[in-house]
Amino acid sequence: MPTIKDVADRAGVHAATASRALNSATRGMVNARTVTRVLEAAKALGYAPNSAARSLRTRTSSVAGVIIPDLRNPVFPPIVRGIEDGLREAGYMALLGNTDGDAVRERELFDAMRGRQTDGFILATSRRDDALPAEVPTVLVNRRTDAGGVPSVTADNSVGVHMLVRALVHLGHSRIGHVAGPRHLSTGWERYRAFVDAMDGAEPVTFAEAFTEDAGFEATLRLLDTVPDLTAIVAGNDLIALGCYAALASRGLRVPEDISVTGFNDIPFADRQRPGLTTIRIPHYDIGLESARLLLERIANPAGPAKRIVLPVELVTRGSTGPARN
Amino acid sequence: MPTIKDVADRAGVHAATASRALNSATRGMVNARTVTRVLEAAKALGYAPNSAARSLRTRTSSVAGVIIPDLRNPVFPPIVRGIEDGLREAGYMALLGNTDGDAVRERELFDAMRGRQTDGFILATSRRDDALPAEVPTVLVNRRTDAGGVPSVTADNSVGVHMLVRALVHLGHSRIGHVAGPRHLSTGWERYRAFVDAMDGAEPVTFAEAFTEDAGFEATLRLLDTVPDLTAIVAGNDLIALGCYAALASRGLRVPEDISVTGFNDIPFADRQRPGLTTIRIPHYDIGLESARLLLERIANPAGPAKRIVLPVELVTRGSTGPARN
DNA sequence: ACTGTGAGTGCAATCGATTGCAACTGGAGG
DNA sequence: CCTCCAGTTGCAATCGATTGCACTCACAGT
Repeated sequence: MPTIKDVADRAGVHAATASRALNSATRGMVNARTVTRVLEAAKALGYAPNSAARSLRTRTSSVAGVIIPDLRNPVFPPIVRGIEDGLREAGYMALLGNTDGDAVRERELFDAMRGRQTDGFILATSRRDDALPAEVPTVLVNRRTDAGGVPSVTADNSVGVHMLVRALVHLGHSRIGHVAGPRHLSTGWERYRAFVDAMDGAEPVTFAEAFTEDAGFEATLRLLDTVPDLTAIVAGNDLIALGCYAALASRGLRVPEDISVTGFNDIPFADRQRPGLTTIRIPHYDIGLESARLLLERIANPAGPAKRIVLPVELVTRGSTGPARN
Repeated sequence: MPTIKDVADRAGVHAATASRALNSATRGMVNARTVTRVLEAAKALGYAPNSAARSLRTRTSSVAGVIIPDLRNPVFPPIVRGIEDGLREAGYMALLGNTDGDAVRERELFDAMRGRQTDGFILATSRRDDALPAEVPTVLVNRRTDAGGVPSVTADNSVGVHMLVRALVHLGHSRIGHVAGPRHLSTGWERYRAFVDAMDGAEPVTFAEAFTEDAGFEATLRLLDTVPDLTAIVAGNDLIALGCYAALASRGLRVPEDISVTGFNDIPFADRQRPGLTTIRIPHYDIGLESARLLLERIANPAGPAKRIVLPVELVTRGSTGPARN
C-alpha cells in the first residue's frame, strides 16, 4: 500500500505538502499546480490514506457506533439503513452492535467502540433513566431519556396514539384496553401516557415485558383475565399486536369481529398479516437518516443545542379494526 | 484518556513492560508480580488502549467489513446478526455497508473500509463473475463466485430446490414453471440449475431482474404469458414468490387452488402471508455465524484452504401448495 | 573466581498522517 | 537598496502502542 510519502516523492514535494494538497480543507495553502501534481500522483499510485495514522493524529475516525437491541426486530433494518445512508453523506461509516436489551452488554459494546476511536454514537437502546456519558456526541433514535439534554429523533408517539384512539372511538368503541410496551423504555412509556391521556379515564392496561410477540401474547392474556369484555386493544407496537392476535385466537376471539386491535410502527409485512394490521406508520428510514445528520451536526459542534426531532406519523387503517361489537 | 505511559508510570515500569503485561500473548515475558501491578494501575486509571495507535503499529484493527445489498431485504437481518455474534466471540466488530446491488458503490465501500484498516470482509453481494482482491481475507455469505478459491458459506440451494420439486411432483404437478432470480447472482443461478436438473426436461423459466417482489411480479407475468397452463411455480426466493402472488391475483388465479407457489429462504413472516408460503428454511443466523468464524479462521491463517461451507436446509410446507388442478 | 544462561526489563525505532513553525521566494512599497 | 509581506513549501515533532535488540542481574556450573 502506498503511503503519503510515496505520493509526495512521485510529485516531487514533501509529505507535508502532499498532505495539505490531499486534504480539501488545507488545499488552499498549496499552489494550484502543485495540487494537481499531487492529486495525479495519488491517483496513479492508487493511494488511500491510512486511517489509523490519521485517527492517531487527529483523534477522529469518521466512524460512528450504532447500538440497537436486535436487528431482527423489523423496525430496525430500515432505520439502520437510513442511518448508514445519512452517515455516508459525510464520509462516515457505521459500526453496528446488538445488545438484546442487556445493559451490561450495551456498556461493553459502548466501551469497545469508544476504544476504536468512534466519533459518536447513535443509540436505540437507552432506558428512560439512562445516564449517558456526556463526553462523546450521542444521539438517541426512537428513544429518549427522561433527563433531556441528549438529542433524539423519534416518531410522534403521542399523536399516533391519539389517532388510534380517535379512530376506535369513531367506530363506536368505548371499552378499549392497552397492552403497553415496557415502562422503562421511552417508547413504551410515552405511548402509555398518551393512551391514558386520550382515554381520560381509568383504563385497563397491562405492560409487556418487551416489544416482542411473545411478551405481547402473555400480556394480552393478563389483560383479558382482568377485563374480559373489551372491544378493542391498542398494542404498544406491531409485534405486541401480533402477540394479541395469537392470544385472542387462543381465547376463541375473532379480530375484528369480536375485538379490534391496533399496532404501532407499520413494520414491513404488517399489511400481510391476517387480518391486516391497523397501525401508525412511522418514517423508519427518515428517522435513521435524520439521526445520522443530527449526530454529524453534534460532532461538528458538540456545544450546540440538544435538538429533539419529532417526525410526523400517519394512520394506516386495515382489517384489524372494525365497528364495536355493541 | 490515560495512555499506556500513564499506566506504566503508575506501576513504576517502562511503557514497553506495561504493554507486554497488558497483552495476554506477551504476558509470559513479564514477572508475575509486575503484571499484577500493571493490571491494577490500568484498572485504577480506567485505561483503554488507543486502537488507532495499535492499528498503526500492528496493521490490524479487529474490525471486519460486512457488505450487503440492502438490509431491508428480510434475509439479511438475521444473517448480519449471526455475523456480529460470531465476530464478537473473537473481539471483532462489524462495519456495515449497503450497496443496493450497485457494483460501483460496492467498490467504493470496499475501498473506504479497507482504508479504515479492516482486517477482512464478509460479502453478500458478489456477482458470479466477480474478481475479488486476493490480498485481503474475504468470505462470501449466501453467494459464491464461479472461479472458486474464495471461501463461502451458503445454504444448500440444490437440495432445497430438489425438495420443492419433489414435493410438487408428489402433489401431482407436472407443468411446473420457475421464476428464477438474477442469472448473475450465484443464488439465482444455482437454484435455476437445480430446477432444470430436478425437472430434467425443457421447462418454462423466466428470470427476475432482482430478488424483489416487484421483479418477481413482472417475471411471473412474463411466464404466464408464455405458458398459461402451469399448475405450479417455483420462485427463486420468498420475495419473488410474493411477487408471484400478486401477479397471479392480477390474472384472477387463486393460490393454491389454481396454482401452487413455492419460495426459498423462509423469511420472517413467510408463515403470515396469505396463503402461508411453502418454502425452504435456511439457517439464516447460523449462516452468518459460520461466515464470521470462517473469516476469523482466514485472518488467522490466510494461506489455509478456501473452505466452502454448505448448510442443510429444510422443507416447510404451508398453504401455498396443494394438489395439482388436474 | 569466571563464564554462561536465562529471566526480566528498558531503550529506541517504528507505523503514516498531520500541523505549528520556520524558511524561502518574489514582488510591492518606502 | 532595504524591508516587509503574502504565498508556498519544508522541517520535525507528535499522536500511542508495539517490538527487536541490548542490557542487567542473579545464579548455576566448572
